[in-house]
Amino acid sequence: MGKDSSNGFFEKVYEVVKRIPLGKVATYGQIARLCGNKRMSRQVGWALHVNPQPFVIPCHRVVDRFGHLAGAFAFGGATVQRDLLLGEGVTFVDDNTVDLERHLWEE
DNA sequence: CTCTTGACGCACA
DNA sequence: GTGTGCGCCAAGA
Repeated sequence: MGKDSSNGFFEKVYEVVKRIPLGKVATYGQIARLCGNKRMSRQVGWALHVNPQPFVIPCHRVVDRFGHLAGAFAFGGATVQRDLLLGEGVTFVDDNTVDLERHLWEE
């Protein structure tokens, strides 16, 4: 059907992100690794930036490898992201840092 | 059409 | 242990 070959990687990112269990978080590098290339971490960020379905894709559970929240959150802001994570039971070690030791998603 | 930046991560000096 | 640059791809100006 159409030419989604170029978007293949993006869709893969969306599927992986949607698979993140509630109360857990994943890193860009980990998602990129699940997509085939761990170096595509940058593109993972782009994929969420173009986030076609904000509330369908829990991109608020995606953080960098240090657990820091994104500086450009599609939902409205990092503050909203933190609120959503707190609502799921996720703890923070800093105002903008998630406790990966406790909530890092392990497939 | 070309150049630069960008939700990152890692290898190398 | 620290500092710098590179890789990967896409979109915006």
